[in-house]
Amino acid sequence: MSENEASSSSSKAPILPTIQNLFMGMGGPNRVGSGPMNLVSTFSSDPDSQLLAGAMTSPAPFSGTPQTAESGGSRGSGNTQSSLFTIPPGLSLAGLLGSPLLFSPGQGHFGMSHQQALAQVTAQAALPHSQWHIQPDYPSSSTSLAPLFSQFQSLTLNATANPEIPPNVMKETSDLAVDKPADDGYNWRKYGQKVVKGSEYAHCYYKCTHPNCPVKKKVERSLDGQVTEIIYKGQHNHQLPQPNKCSKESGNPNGTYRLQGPFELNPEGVAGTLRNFKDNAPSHSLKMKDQESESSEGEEVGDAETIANRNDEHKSKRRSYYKCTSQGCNVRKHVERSASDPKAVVTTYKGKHNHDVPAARNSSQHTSNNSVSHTTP
DNA sequence: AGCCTTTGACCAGCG
DNA sequence: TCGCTGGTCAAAGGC
Ligand SMILES: [Zn+2]
Repeated sequence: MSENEASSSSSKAPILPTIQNLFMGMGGPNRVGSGPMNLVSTFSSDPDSQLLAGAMTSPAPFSGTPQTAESGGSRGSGNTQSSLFTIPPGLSLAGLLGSPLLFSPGQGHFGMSHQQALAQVTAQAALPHSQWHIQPDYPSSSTSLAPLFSQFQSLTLNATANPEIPPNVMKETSDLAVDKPADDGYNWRKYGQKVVKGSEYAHCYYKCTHPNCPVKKKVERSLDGQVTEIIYKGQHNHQLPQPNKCSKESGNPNGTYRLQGPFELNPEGVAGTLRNFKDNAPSHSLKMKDQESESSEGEEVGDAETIANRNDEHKSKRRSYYKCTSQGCNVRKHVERSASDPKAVVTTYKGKHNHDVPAARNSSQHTSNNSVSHTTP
């Protein structure tokens, strides 16, 4: 009696932009480009969902010009899009962390940090096929950002480019706790583990604990327990678990995401993600209200590029500037809609953070190494 | 008490 | 049909 909820929903799907499952196949946020590396983020998106595209094009650190490729490598689905980015040599993906980008999931609007975006980034090599990499269309009431978060959380921080591994085959690695692969804001219950042939380490299977939520994820690890790949299946049919009310351990009671365990998350990454995460949460402290988030590391300087933008806002042209609020740091970020592709949002960073992520913002932080990116026009 | 993980068994797809 | 493999179930035990 296997549930094939995933494929089941191929009914008439609502026209909501939905992130499709994805998996990350890169080295993690700290993966430093050892040369051009194509990263592909896949989304299932409705033709009209320009927002998704925006999310895809956010990684400013990617040396400027992310290319947007229509229905990229991922198979099936005409509504899957991919964006290709190139990580220049020496540039750490960590630079992506913390920058929010726009993302609109069906109903609400979520802010999406670079980590999240990053999470969507998938090495092309990973795109192939997998029954886990299924079509989207679920009657999604909300976009599933979980994958992103999970992904992110499973990122390792000490990952550095491994020259021996071709960028494209590089897989995500992680230092996460062995049993709790990624805390993505959703609650997961492990329902199985299996040693798969060809894999040194068992694959772990998790289900979202939310009632009636069909989402599952498969976590693959290497021998040393590092996560090598996480594959999501399905989409959450609910919002992120309410962080308030001391949700289960994986929730974030006070807005702080659980980062226990041997996580070694990059301060910037973590902070950014967590914060944005929080902002994403439908309700709760911080500024859930309208999610006028200051981004993970900066706050708006220009007009209101609130993460909770309205759709129509997205459609319109906007220029928005952000400035890092950290004293002495004058990193600025400019977010604008791509002229060439109205569905894209181009984020440009100027300057380099001279500090770690504010302690208050990440529960547990470590030292930052790969700091922010800098892509100056 | 409730939820979670563990783990062996079971099931389905495939060659 | 059989065996292999990957995915899931569900009882048992832990926290
Ligand atoms: Zn769910």
